[in-house]
Amino acid sequence: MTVPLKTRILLADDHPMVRRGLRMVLDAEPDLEVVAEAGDGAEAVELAMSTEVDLAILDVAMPRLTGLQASAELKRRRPELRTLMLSMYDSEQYFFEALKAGASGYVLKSAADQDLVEACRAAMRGEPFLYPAAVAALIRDYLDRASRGEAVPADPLTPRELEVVKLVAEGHSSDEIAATLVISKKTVEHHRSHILEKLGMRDRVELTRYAIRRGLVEP
Amino acid sequence: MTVPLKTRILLADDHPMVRRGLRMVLDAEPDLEVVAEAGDGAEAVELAMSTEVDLAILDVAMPRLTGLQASAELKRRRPELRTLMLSMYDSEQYFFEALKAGASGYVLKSAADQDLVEACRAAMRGEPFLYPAAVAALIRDYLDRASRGEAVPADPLTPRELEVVKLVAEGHSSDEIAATLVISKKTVEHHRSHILEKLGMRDRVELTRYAIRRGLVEP
DNA sequence: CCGCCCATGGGGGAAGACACCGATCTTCGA
DNA sequence: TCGAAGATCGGTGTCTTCCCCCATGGGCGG
Repeated sequence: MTVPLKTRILLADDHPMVRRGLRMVLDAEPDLEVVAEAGDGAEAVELAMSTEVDLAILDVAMPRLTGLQASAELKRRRPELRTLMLSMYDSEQYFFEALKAGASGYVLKSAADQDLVEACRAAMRGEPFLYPAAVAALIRDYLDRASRGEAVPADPLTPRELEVVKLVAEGHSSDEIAATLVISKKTVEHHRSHILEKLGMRDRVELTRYAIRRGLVEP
Repeated sequence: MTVPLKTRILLADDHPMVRRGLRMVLDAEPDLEVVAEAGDGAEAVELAMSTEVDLAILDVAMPRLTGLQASAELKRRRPELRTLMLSMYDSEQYFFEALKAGASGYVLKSAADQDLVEACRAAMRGEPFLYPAAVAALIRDYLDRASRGEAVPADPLTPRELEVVKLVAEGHSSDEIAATLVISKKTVEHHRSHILEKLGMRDRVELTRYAIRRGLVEP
């Protein structure tokens, strides 16, 4: 008898208990098989490069490298590898970032577990994107814009700005951040202002929640 | 043949995917059986009152009622029901709050899945507490203090202060909070100051992360 | 080459956050 | 009944945040 070819999956999430649960869900399917597990983004990249895997399922928020960063890195180094982003949050921004990072799907942890299984199959069939119902409208917008040749919404923040966001969300004052980055307090404040304007936020509290959602800092 | 009596478990977590994973882990054990699932704290309380369950596993951070609130409520209404707290964070404060809420165990999502199974069994055997290794020292402190008749560290914040924390972490200014709670701005600022002092924090950013860890607000 | 974005730096000022001081009133348990 | 704790409100003052304005230099694409 022939053994059906299973999709070999790399599962990356920083919570072993969650990982184990997802693994059981996936392994229960005849066509799916988890062959590797990673606890952070960097480990995920290493394992994906050294192991025979067809699909990487990455949690958005992970230590060292976030899922988005890991996905972008993997797309660069192994373009044929499919990736699925797994997220706690139904956020337009991450969704587009996931698209940009080359992910083949974006699945919410608040979705039914069967949705993840379907997302895996869709990704392996080469279907461009399986998405939660809540962001269906975003997809249409995206496709519209893409068909008109408009730019894909990129990460609105520059690398330097991301550093500032991280430090702000860790509770540091402008003075401390200036000292850390070895720039003037004025520059820090300029960055912070610019960031708030870009994101449509008004203060460090909203920015903190944004940083946590993005996995830039731990709560 | 006799059917061994299984521990009937209520599983409460706001992420269906996580819930499903935990369910598979638990149902794989011969002596454990998940008989009900809840997506928030209030639903968990309702189900625990209307269903024959022996043990409730509650995620700390859930909508409507947090796991800690739900546990306290259940202890009041069904003292014989055992509860296990499930948390993303290895925090001394929650740990003690879980104790105070009458939980029989505190398990981290970053622990191995088998730890959860062991925690279930320990809870049903009536053992006082199964704990992650990281908080073992805290347990000793706690037992020491308890044996000397000292007060169990309670929730440091009053109900009113919790309201303020929630609103602060949602990004509202003192003026807005004052308007919401129909008190003066001065009182809001007094509460906030008092909260920061109690928790040993310096500003709204740290307070925001605290509120998220406690499940008072969504990131 | 010129405009645009990024990163850097600064002045000034309004508003908010935060600390420290004071107070009254209620509730609740010892 | 007395004290402790919570909730309420006020003044004063300092520091930070946040928003305007400004400028310079480097890189990059049209």
